[in-house]
Order: sequence, then structure tokens, then C-alpha cells
Amino acid sequence: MAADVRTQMIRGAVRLLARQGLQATSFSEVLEISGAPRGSVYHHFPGGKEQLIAAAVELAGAIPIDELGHETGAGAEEVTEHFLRMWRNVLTLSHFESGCAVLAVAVATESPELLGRTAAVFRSWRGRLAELLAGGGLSPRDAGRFATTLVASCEGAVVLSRAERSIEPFDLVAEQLREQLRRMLAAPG
Amino acid sequence: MAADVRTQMIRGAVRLLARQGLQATSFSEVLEISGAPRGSVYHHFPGGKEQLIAAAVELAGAIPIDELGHETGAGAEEVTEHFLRMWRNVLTLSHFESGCAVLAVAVATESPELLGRTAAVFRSWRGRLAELLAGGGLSPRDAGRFATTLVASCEGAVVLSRAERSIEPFDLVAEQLREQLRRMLAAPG
DNA sequence: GTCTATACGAAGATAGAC
DNA sequence: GTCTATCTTCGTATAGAC
Repeated sequence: MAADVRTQMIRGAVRLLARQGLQATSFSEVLEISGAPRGSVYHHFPGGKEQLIAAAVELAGAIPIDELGHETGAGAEEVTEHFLRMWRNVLTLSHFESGCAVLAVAVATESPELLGRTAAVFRSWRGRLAELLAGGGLSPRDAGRFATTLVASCEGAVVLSRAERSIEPFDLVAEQLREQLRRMLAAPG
Repeated sequence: MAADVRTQMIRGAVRLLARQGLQATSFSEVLEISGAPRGSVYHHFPGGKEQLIAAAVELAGAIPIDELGHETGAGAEEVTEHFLRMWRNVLTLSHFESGCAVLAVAVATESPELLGRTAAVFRSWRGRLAELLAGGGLSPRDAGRFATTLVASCEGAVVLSRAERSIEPFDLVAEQLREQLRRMLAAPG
């Protein structure tokens, strides 16, 4: 089946979260951006907004995992570049309008349930990156630590660059991360 | 003069922003947490909520600047430790309830004006840190790059640790940052 | 599955008394 | 400077028809 209404709504929610945050991700906005019919909101999401946002967090969380799926067996530098490029594209292709949808929920939700779901996403990213980096030449200890640093630094850098409407902060951070990785590959910890 | 009503309201707004995000930082909540009288909202903030949030961003932005004021002449490692300790305390002393008030506004506001103010705060942090790090032994180029990395990584790490309700992500990132710094001090770039 | 209509509450904002 | 009352807007959610 082609992208059904439900899927379109979730995609719209992800886009709105990344661009304008949780508050602005209202049903009316989601319906408008997704072209979904008004009457179908509570048909597809009987749990209301929280259910829609939860689905959006899950979808946004799956994207990096899927993207990194092809990197099995790659070197640590390639894995890192892939992750960096992904986030850089989020910024530049949107002209600094978009950030991270998961982070937007994490800092704005009042629901412990939703906060827990964002935490699960962050952990999944850290875990997947750690696996790949360990397979790509880093010691297990370095891999775990650098994976977490990669996620945290990218998230922070995206916030900075989006706010300043400039790629400069992101590129500075990316360069620092590359240097750090080179050092670890040369002298494992 | 003791902290007047206006100041109390701004402090309350900062606390709410850091804990629950922009949406939950409503007048009613701010009045409750600050004990300010209802009738004084638009007396002190004729510009409404946007003016209150702008003042909160400014106050929250000034805190690290003030804190780092005593670090002039200190070594790069001490400056870094000070900045890390500050953010670690935000997490642990609040039992992972608090994050960064400025970031909360940056990812949730729909006002370009407010977004610009958060950008100015981030730039001021980066600038001050770069100054101190350059005075503390780093080359100008390393100082600028590491200052931005420090801000971005801490911001991201705080989001991760708050979401996961665990200090682990933050401490992993902090350890990685320390290693980066040691390497740069040993072999300036 | 989708429609309209509507209830309900929350939040920002304003006016005028004290 | 502060109070109360009120207005408006908006977003979530429900009910019942098609």
C-alpha cells in the first residue's frame, strides 16, 4: 500500500517537531502539512497527541539506525563521517530550519512516558554506533565513549548551528571529532 | 535591595524552562513558583510572555559568564573542569530534572527574535571560553574549536543524561573532552 | 474512514477598580 | 503596584452523522 494517511501524519509530525518544536506540533498543523483528512485523527491515534508524538519519536529514531545499517564492516572513520554528514545535511538542506525531532520532544515533553521513549532512542543510537566503531577499529572502551560523544556533540552542534543560522559551529565540532578519532585510532585507549 | 518581584519572576522562568521546557513555562506556573502577585505580570512585563522569556534567556546566559569570570589566568584544564562541573551539577543537584534553559527556548520558540537571543548567548559562551582557553595554553585555533565543542558537547550530553536519568552519558562525554584537551596541550594544532 | 459540530480547558492578554 | 474579571484564541478531545 502506498504511504497511508497514518504514515503521512507521523512523517508530518516528525518534520514539524524538527522545525518548530513540540508545542507547534498541533493536530491542525500536522493535518495541514500532511494533507490528512480532519476526521481521521482519533481514528488513527485513539491515544491522542501523545500517541502521535510517540510514533514520531519512534520513526525519527529509526532513521539513523537504518542509515547506519549499511555501515557494517566499515572503518571507524567512515562510520563517523556518515553520522556527521547526516546531521550536517539536516541543517543545510533545510537552510537551518530543522533540528532533531527527538531532542525537541526530550526537552519539551511533560510526559515521563515520552521522555523515556526519547531516552530509548538516544541509547539505541549510542549502542549502534558503539558496535560499528568497535567493528571499525576502536577498542570497546573507546568505541562506547566516542559513540556517546558523537551523539551528544552532534545534537548540541545542531542546536547551536540552527540557532545561529550558520554551519560554523557544526563544522568546528565535526573537525574536533575527526581529530579525536584519528588520535584514538593511532593510540588505542 | 532584596530580590524584587520582577527578578523573582525571571528566576522562576529560568527554573521552569530548564525543568519543563517553554510550553510549561506559563504565567500561572511562573507566578506560583516565584510567589509573585498575579496582578503584576503585565506591569513588569508589558511585552507579555516573549519579554519574560527574553529576560530569562539573558539571565540564564549570564550565569556561566559570571561563573567563568574568576577563571581569568587559569589553565585550560581548570577552565574546562569548571565548565564541566557546572553542567554536571545542574544534572545531579536536580536529580536529572533540570537541563539548559537557553536550549529549551532555542528548540521550542517560534519567534525569530527569541531564537536570535539564544544564538547570542551561545556565541557569548563560545567566545568567553575561547578567550580563557587561549589564555590557558591553547593555540588560538585550538581554543576556538575546543570552546565550541565544549558548549555543544555539554548541551547535548545534558539532554542525553536528563532523558536517560543517568549521569553515565555526561561522564563519558566529559572524559572524552578531557582526553582531547590533554592531547591538544601536548601537541598544539 | 472521514465528516461536522461542539464541548472543554488552558493560556495569553486587556480593562478598570483599588 | 496589585487585584479581579473578562475576552479571545487555540488546542485537545468527544459525539454522532454519513
